[in-house]
Amino acid sequence: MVTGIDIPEGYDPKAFAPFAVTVDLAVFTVRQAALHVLLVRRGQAPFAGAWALPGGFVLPDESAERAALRELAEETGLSRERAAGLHLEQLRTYSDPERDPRMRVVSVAFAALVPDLPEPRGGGDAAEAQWAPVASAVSLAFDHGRILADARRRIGDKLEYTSLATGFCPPEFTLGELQQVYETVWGVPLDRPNFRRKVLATPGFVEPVGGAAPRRTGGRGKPAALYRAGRAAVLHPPLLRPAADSSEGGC
Amino acid sequence: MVTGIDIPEGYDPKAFAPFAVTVDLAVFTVRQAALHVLLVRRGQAPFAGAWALPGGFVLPDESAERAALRELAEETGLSRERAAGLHLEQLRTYSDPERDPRMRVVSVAFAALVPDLPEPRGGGDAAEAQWAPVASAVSLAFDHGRILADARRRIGDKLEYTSLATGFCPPEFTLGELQQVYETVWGVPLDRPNFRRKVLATPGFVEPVGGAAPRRTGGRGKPAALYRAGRAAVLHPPLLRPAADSSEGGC
DNA sequence: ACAAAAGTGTTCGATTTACACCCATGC
DNA sequence: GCATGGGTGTAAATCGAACACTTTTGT
Repeated sequence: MVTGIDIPEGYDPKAFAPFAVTVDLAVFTVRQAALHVLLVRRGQAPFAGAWALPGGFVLPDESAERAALRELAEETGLSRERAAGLHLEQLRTYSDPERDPRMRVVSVAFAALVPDLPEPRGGGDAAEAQWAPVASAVSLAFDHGRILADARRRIGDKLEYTSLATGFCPPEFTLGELQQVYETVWGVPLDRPNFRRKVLATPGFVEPVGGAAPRRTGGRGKPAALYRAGRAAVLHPPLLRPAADSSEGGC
Repeated sequence: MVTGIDIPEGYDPKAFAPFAVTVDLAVFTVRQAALHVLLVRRGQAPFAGAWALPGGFVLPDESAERAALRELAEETGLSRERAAGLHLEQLRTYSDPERDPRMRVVSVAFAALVPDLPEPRGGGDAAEAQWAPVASAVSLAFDHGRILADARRRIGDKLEYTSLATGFCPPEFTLGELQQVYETVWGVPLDRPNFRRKVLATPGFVEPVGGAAPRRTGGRGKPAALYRAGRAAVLHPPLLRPAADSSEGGC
């Protein structure tokens, strides 16, 4: 990185045109059997009036991770402590010189997972914010459409080999709820008996809640047992999604 | 990202302390049955004399990807065209405010894979450069030790479900060479017959070289058939590494 | 009683693993 | 001939998909 040794001659670091560094967040939740993402309405040009991913500048004395956490708390209205418990991971960095028409802006994108929260409102700035089904989130400001697509794919992939899915669930959840997360994100129905067995056979994925009333009744049907997220971050064995097959040969 | 709408009041983008943006490269190759990484010796403070990952500044009119490709070509001595054919992927961005003692530097890290090249020398700057076994690459400058560790893990993981391994091989290779790549990166021996079947059963992973002399004799032993990389980037089914087991329960 | 959701059991076929064995070449 | 690496075969164990069936609740 950095540093003298490989600076092309004639360049001085201090002389560089300044880069602005920002974070952009793709905050996902599952509600009403659909994957939703948090969007904010832009108030100024460029893209005034358009929807965009929440985000903001990285301050001079904070890391991108810290900036992302700060923004996450602001936009969701959660306390810093509660936000720190959410899943938040760096996606990748977008650095096309043309991505912002005003100046050179490099953006570190993050993906975050939250359980079904009351409403996006709460803290942060006065901007309009809302949960939107990802399917309906098209033509966002800047390159946010691409960021969202990348984030969505990454989340889907990581459901297979990590315990990410529990990040969409409340602290205690039923296996039915967990299965809904998978079905919603992947867009495919899963066999319930097999799903149950696989989850329970994966060490550290979920652990049963012991105690007084370890069951939840969601209206009709037999009350379900409650589970908590386990300590495992990666799943062995993985929970592979059904082959989208048709001999993709792909590239 | 960016932009007016969510700039904390009182801040003006132009007034921000400038960020320098750099790229750092973890360039891997397999030689002598060991995973090697390309290192350069630093000539100036800080960390003068220490080994570091190659890298450099992102220029005002290029993306991080372009900068990484430029650096890759410079450091390996390959032409821009040949370098463009190599596997080069963004890893993640490191942005700890303290990571460079001189000024605020945000670095976008990349991982690159090259076949066993003659020598690191060739083009680029006059800095000392060499291939070092990753096991012996400890205490690098800045946070490069961490970047290297992250890159190494990512490469190992991606061997399972992508055709990445062919990036370590020359244009035409034998299945024995491909297997060596897996064994070297994972550090485990694989069963040859089963490896062969799995690779051949994965559509688009490799394709046989037809033609006059489609075999290579590496000295002793039966000459092996030659293969080229196929078109598939992701492997269906994946080539899972043997369970490191001992009931990791892990986290 | 019936619908709805949770939970258990069982079967069948595909996949994986662990080997034994044959082939072609250099020394 | 023999060591070395390439390539094929196969039986046992394991895993996963599909689906029938029982249990417990609300209406």
